[in-house]
Amino acid sequence: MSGGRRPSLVSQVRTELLQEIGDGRLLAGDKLPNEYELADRFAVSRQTVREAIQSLVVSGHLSRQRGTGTFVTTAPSRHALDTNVSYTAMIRDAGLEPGETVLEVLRRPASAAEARALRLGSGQEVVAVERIRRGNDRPLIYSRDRIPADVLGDAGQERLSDSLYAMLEAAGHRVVGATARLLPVLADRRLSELLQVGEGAPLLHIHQVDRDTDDVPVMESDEWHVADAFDVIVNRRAPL
Amino acid sequence: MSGGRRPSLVSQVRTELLQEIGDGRLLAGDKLPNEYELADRFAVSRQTVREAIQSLVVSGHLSRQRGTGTFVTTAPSRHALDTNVSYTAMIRDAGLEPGETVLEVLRRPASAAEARALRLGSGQEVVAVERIRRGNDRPLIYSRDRIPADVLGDAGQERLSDSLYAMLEAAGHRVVGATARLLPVLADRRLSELLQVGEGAPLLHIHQVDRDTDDVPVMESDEWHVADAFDVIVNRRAPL
DNA sequence: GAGTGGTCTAGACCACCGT
DNA sequence: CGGTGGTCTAGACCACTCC
Repeated sequence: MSGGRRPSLVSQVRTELLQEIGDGRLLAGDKLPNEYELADRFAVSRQTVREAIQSLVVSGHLSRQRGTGTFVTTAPSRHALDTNVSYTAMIRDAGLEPGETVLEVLRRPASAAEARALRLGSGQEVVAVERIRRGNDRPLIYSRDRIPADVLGDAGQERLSDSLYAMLEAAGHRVVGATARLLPVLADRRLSELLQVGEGAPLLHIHQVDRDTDDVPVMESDEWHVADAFDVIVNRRAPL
Repeated sequence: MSGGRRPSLVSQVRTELLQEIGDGRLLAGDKLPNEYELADRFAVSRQTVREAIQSLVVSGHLSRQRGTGTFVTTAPSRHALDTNVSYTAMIRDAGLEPGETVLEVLRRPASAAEARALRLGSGQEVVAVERIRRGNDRPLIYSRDRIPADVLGDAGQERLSDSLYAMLEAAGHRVVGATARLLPVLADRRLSELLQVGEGAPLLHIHQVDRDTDDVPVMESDEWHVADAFDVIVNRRAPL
């Protein structure tokens, strides 16, 4: 009756190891017990331990060396661009107090470019949101987001106090991935006023399309970041 | 006697599925046979099929929906910043002919900042390389790379005709990951001359540290990219 | 309820690293 | 050589989606 599903064993082992890394029981460079011992300790199969470790390797917390052991890596960037789709979270992780000013919320027919990016038929509508995101009250990002009206459903014209990602998730479209194109640009008059920087100041323009669990595009965004607002970090890896 | 190790079954299944996606036997949106059928077809266990599929989900080629099936996604960006550590490859993938001009190769003691980033002791030396990377003969990137002399070993003062990544791999330090910090900047006089753009033109500055399989930092780089040189794409994903 | 992917096990053998 | 991670299997049961 009471909801609450049991987390998987893999996830339990992962969480426990993550805690040991987080609270200093395991330090960077430390060697983990071997997989058989860990399986014993957690009373699970070796396969289960391996999956937990694998997920921590992917997220950059551990590295494995065949024939040698598993080791704790130097902590990866938690607020990296590649592993986080929410700027609110990134601003907070950077140690700043996130805030925002909504400039405009508008429901209108999609442009040709939007229809292409969001795979919409002609005449379909989008909800367009224009915002200034702030960190410690300083303007950091000017953003224009467009979400198909169909995707939001009933939640269409509600308040935007929560993040757009929360709204999308509530509408049954959890965002799990996005493709971003990054481009350095100069602030024109309008951007310089919105972001309170000089005209010609360097900005980072990011054009992004977010996708949900079904790989359906659910939001298109254009953002302009103030240069030194917060570090934009990308974790890179060699192709498989 | 003849070397050639057999690729793992997982990798064989992965490769076969990738080919079917690549040559159009499987198109975006298509549903794959279920895991039991695939296991049958490839004469492997379901677990093996699952691992192959999992790796294609991570690389963005497939998406799984519990209770429904596994589907081919729209092709992910193959020359994305997050899944490729070589710019030569990225320039080539962007459809341009890569070229380079080496401005300087120098062996010198590491600076304090370099020693910190590369975890070097005092007095240790680095090999510093300054280059202009080109696409179709047009300057795209000005880069300064520093590699600890110890890491290169004998290959230290060889020619640089191959990529630095190839040199590192030959020296037993295959680069498998990197952390990059991106920052929009304006071209100063020197950069404008090197990259043949106007002074004050927007550039993307990337500071990067590459790591090998043992999570050891093996190269520190600073790069300045011409704004519209080629698209800088980042695939983003929600945290685990 | 039928079909699908998600989790988990116990056991086996292989490949690589260091001594 | 012993210890480690890497691969693979056969089978079981669970949870979700859709009809």
